[in-house]
Amino acid sequence: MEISKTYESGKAEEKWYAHWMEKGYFKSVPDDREPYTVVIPPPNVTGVLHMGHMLNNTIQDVLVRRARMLGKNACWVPGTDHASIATEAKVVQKLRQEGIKKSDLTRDEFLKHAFEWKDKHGGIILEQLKKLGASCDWDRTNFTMDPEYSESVIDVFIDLFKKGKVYRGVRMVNWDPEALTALSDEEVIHKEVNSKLFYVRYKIAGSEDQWLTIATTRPETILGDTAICINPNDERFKNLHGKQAIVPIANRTIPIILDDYVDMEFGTGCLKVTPAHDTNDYELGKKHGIETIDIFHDNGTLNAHGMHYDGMDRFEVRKAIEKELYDKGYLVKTEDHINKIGFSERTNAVIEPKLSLQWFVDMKELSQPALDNVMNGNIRFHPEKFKNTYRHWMENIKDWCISRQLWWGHRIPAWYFGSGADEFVVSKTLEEAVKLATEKSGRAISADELRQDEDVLDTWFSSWLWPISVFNGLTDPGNKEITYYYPTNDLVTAPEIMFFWVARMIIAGYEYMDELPFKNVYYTGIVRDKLGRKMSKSLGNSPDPLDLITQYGADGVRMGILISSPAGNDLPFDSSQCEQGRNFTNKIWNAYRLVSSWEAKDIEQPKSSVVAIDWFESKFNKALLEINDLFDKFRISEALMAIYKLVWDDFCSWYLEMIKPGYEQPIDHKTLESTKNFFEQILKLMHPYMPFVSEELWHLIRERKEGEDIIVAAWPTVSVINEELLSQFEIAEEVITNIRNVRKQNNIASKVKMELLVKKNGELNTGFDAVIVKMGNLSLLEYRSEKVGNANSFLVRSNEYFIPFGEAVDLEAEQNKLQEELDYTKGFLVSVQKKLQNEKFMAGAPDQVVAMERKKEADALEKIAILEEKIGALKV
RNA sequence: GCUCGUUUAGCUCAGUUGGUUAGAGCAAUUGAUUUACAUUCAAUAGGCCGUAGGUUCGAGUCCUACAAUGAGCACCA
Repeated sequence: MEISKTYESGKAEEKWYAHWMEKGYFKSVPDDREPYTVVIPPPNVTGVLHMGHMLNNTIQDVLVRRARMLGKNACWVPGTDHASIATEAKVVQKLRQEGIKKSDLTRDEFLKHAFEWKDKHGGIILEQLKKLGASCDWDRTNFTMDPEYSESVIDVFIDLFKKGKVYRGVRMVNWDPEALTALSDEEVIHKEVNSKLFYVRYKIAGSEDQWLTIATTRPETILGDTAICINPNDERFKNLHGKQAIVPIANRTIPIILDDYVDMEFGTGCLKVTPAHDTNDYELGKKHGIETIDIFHDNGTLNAHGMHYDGMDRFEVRKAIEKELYDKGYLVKTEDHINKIGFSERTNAVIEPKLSLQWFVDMKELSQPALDNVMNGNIRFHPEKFKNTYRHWMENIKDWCISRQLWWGHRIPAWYFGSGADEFVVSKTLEEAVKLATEKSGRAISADELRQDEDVLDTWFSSWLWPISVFNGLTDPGNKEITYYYPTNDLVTAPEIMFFWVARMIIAGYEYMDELPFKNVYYTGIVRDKLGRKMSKSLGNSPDPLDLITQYGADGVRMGILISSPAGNDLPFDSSQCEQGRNFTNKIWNAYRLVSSWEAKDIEQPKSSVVAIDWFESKFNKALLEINDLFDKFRISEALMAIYKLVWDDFCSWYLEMIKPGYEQPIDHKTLESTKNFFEQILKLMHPYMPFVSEELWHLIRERKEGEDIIVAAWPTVSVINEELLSQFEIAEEVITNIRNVRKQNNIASKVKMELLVKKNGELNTGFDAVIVKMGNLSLLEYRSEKVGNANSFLVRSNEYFIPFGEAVDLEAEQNKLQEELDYTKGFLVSVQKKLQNEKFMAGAPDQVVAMERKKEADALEKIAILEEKIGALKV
């Protein structure tokens, strides 16, 4: 059968993914094996696959596939989260295009549209993961708004309410005027922007022409001013103590208050106080009992307090009021100013601090075990440096605003029976609410009188239960699955969501399972383009992952992503890395073509093959030991590099060349059999990274019975490592490299056979001679007791090698080469001798180190003697 | 502003408790090729280990300061 010259990824990928699915290899059910559990960081239902997902999920798949081969019961749970704000925005936008306004729909009608949208688009990303080869147990696919999952979210809300950890209160929240909802602090991104500082003068009440000047970045909030604040120690303004000022335009008289919060250095030293629209002003207002005037509608336009600006957008008003202030002589000057402004993570709208009644989680006590167990190493972070960031956040944790003024999500199970702040109950069902409300109010309350809270919960308030609720650990506590799979093993995620998600999962884990949710957290970096910019849809600098897969094959892309992706560091991505990956799949494919072309006959096994097999066995085992260790340390990309070198350099470039029979010559049975065994072993090591090509070749290299697939083959175990043999090979390798150099320097074609004569000065094992003859294409390898004249020569570990000159030879070049080596060795000797002559070194260094230096000295001296002799000989 | 990282070859990174004159992959350069693979092979070159001090017999590694850079947190209108 003619085998294609290159590996054809597309066909193999389709075939083997279907095969794995059909055989149910991704499926996991509890049994008596050790479980290995990973829960996917659930992507948004609105999302499409991007490079960040590719990186993240490739790593998870590598871990899961290796665990499966290690004989563990591997379970990778996939799923999506409902992404309240993003999804609701998408659905609203889609409806708008169809001419439907959200405000014209009832809640139920809207949710019907939203679920339709979710069913149609919500699974796209999971389908795309299949193309990558992700070995998730798809039967376990979860969604944060699945009925049972939702139940657990509501239960947790009620439970925390009962424990007094969830409360309702008026607070200054981050208001997103576009999404019309409150946000948690974590959802606000502060960015530096160029703005203006407006200097505005306020008349002192009761004076004819006395003024004070404030500086503000937000002149539109002047209409909401209810005080002016100055520092009591500010000598400049002693005359203002006890006075009042008149707000421009509004003509309202407001008090001048004293507080050392005011920085005398900044601006003018006079601060206007707008308690409704600034967090610090709010605190000041509370402290001094100042009136609060809210001048904004929820959508960021001004309300009736905005007077003639009623209905106009806040940024329009800023421009208009600047003009009005100027025209009326209030505006003293404006200055350019850089400050930081909060933006909504989801809608990018400028956040408006706003007073409102919201639900909060009291985090202080809840978070304590989550902090302790990361710091003491019960939960391990990779890389460890993220522990610092984590600790910093956890030690300064604030209460979590969990209500969102949206419809898409888990509706808050609070029921109101009056307008008083305390006239509500929290319960799972309406019936229960009726009962509780009746008890609480002391009067009979009917179902009709109860209004359920309109708001839904923050999406993270559901995803923090992910490792528990995907196994129904809360709705069906102690069930077989949660007992078996929880705690999960490894979580792979981005550092960006350490607080949003990781910290909160740990909190929920300890609160509800009394145990950690996962043992290891592996933080991936950000995927960046060549210019170092984060890859993003808005920049358009991200390649389409599916195009990459078509172009380079899933295996090639997987390798391209992982080859330069150390944990926690950013991944500077370039598609040339995928090219390297594709080349690697092709390399192993062609190695197979070579092996498959050999015909085995009953012939004697060459000596070179015997030694090659012994050597590779040790080499393989040594590499395996290292690779296992790298995996244990989560050094995923270094493990890949070690596998890459083992396969390409050691197996293909050295081993196969050593045992390769002559052109169209047969091979002996023993060598072929060993080679096929080695081939199987390296395919196994490759499998977690390159599942498709390894499965394809696994089936080509030998006939397989039903169920003998590499995906479930046993990961190799470490056996013999003959260090002595490995170091002998290193000598042989050096000899062969030297022979190649002689050829190159003298322009001797590699097919021309040469002679090699050796003068043995020290210990030399001849075990690899047959290999040297073969790899060096020698006609002769002989030992001599005397130097050989008229020859190219080189030195390996104090033994001298001679290749007799065939014809013309560059004597000068030969001499230069020797001189260079001599200079280096002399320099080396000096540095060693310096140490040995240093009394302090001799006194301070351990014996072992001194002995090593002595040996170095002796070796260098011997080498120098030989080199000098050789140079002398050449000159004659 | 505070906290924590990072800084080693053109690029991306290793470099263990301080102990050979610092390594890898990619890129570069030179050469090879009717024999598994030009998606190949062989070889070569490339480093004041961010800067300045200090500790030590000995520092890429430990300490101090500074610089550059990144992340997190907090923000002054």
